[in-house]
Amino acid sequence: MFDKNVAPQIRAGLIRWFQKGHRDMPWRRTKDPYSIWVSEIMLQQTRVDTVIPYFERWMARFPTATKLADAPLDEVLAHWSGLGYYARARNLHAAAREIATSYRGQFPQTRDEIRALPGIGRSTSGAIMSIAFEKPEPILDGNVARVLSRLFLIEGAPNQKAMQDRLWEISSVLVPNKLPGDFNQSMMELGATLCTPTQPRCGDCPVAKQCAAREAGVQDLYPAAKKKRVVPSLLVVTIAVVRDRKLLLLKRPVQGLWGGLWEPPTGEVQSSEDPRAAAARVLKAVTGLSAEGLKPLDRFEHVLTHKRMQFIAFSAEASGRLRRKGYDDARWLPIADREKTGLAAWTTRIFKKLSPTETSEQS
DNA sequence: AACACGGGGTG
DNA sequence: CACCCAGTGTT
Repeated sequence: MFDKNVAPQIRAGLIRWFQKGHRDMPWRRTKDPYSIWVSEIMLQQTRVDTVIPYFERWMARFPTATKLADAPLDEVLAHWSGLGYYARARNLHAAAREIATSYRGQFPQTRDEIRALPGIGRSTSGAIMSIAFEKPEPILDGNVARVLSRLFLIEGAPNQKAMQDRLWEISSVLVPNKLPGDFNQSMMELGATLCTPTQPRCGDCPVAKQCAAREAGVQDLYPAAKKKRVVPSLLVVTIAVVRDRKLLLLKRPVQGLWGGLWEPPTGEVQSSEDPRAAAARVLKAVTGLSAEGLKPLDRFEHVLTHKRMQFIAFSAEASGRLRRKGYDDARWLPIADREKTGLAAWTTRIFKKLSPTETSEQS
C-alpha cells in the first residue's frame, strides 16, 4: 500500500509543519550528540513530560560523556531512580566509559560505531545520526509506527516482525537527505500531538490529504491492536529494619529486575504461607538476622509490564550477625540520604513512609 | 518470535 | 481497568 509518489508531499508537509511550531524541549535547543543521546535513551518507553526534569538534573550533574564515565554507577542509578528500565542507565554508563576510552571522549560519528554502543539500537542510532549529524537515517518508535501504519494503511500489529519490517522499509525510503532530523522529529511530534492512538485530530493534520487511512475513514482502526498476554500476580513481603535513623538495604544483582538497585530485604510469599511468617523467613534467609517485633508498615500494589506485585511491608527489629545471601552487598543508609542512591520507585515509597518529615504519601 | 524490562498518564 | 509511551537486549 506504500505509494512512493506521495513521499515528496509528505516530507514537505511534515517538515514545514514541524518548523512552523513544535513543543519546546531542553534537548531541542542543542545539536550536541551527547545531549541528544541522553534524551533519546530517557525517552525510550517514557513520556516527554516525565523525562524533562530527569534530563535537567542529569545534564547538570553529568554534562559530558567523560563526566558520566567518571561517576560511580550507584550515583548514576540514583539520578535514574523512578524512571524505570534501569538497564538503560547501566548501558548509558557503560557506553560513556567506552566513549571515554575508545573515542577520547568524543561521541563517535559513524552508524556502525554508534550502533555498537550498549543500549543504542536501530531507532536510537537513527535518531542520533539524523538529529545531531544530519544524516538520512530512519527511525521507528511507537509514534512513527502508528503514523506510518495510517498514512500507508499497513496491516498488522506493531509488535510483530513482518509489520516492523514493512515499517522500517517505509521509514528508510521516506527520510530525506535534507533536514532528516527535522523530518524524523516531525513524525514523532505528529504521533504525540495529533496522530494519537485514539481520537486523532485529522482536521489539523498537515498530511491528512496524503493519508490512506483518513481517505478510507478507518484511522481509528490502525494500527491493529497488539496481542495481550496474561500478567502473573505475585505476593511479596519486604522488611524495613531501622537503627539510628538508618535503613538496612541490600544491593540487587546487576542483572535482571531492578539490577544494581538497593532495597530492604524482600522475598516472595510461598503459597498458603502467612505473610508475617514469610517476613521472618525472608529476613533470616537473605540477611541471617532474626526478626523481632514485626509490625505492619504498608501495603501497596506495584504493576510492571509483565508482573503484578502485591507488596506487604513490615517494620521490625533484628538481631544477629549480618550475612547477606542472594544480594551483592548490604549497607545501612540514613533515611535522609535516600536521594543519594539507586532505589526503585516502591523503595522510595518505603522511605517516605518511614520519614516523619515527608508525610505527603499516606494510605 | 517471544519475552524481560518500570513507572506513570490517560480515557 | 486497558492501553501505551522518542525501544533494546536476551533467549
